Amino acid sequence: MDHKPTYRDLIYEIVKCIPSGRVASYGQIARMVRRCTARMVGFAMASTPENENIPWQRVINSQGKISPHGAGFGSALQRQLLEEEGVIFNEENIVDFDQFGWKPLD
DNA sequence: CGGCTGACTCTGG
DNA sequence: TCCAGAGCCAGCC
Repeated sequence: MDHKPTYRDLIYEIVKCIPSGRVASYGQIARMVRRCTARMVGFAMASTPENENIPWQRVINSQGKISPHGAGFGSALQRQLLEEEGVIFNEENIVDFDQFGWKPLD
């Protein structure tokens, strides 16, 4: 916490604001933080400390799908966690943003 | 101090 | 409609 908060920390704060059962896209987060791009959001998610309670699972790509981050099973876990929260995936493994898309006003 | 990398997004063909 | 390439910026080596 600290004296030198990086953009990653700002992204974490926003991600932690996402309520359960809701999802947001990388671009959505990136646009909330100035000077931040979608890639940085993904990189920040990759560095999410397990100590913190960051719902990184609620962050997906603009297509409403989960991106394969390395091994692959990680995305499977992410999808399971979202389903536990009530998020529904269709046959294409896509989440309907119109239903589960998070909005700052929500 | 310089260069490479990354869980993305957008536009063109 | 699907595939491919370029852009973006902070963090790390």
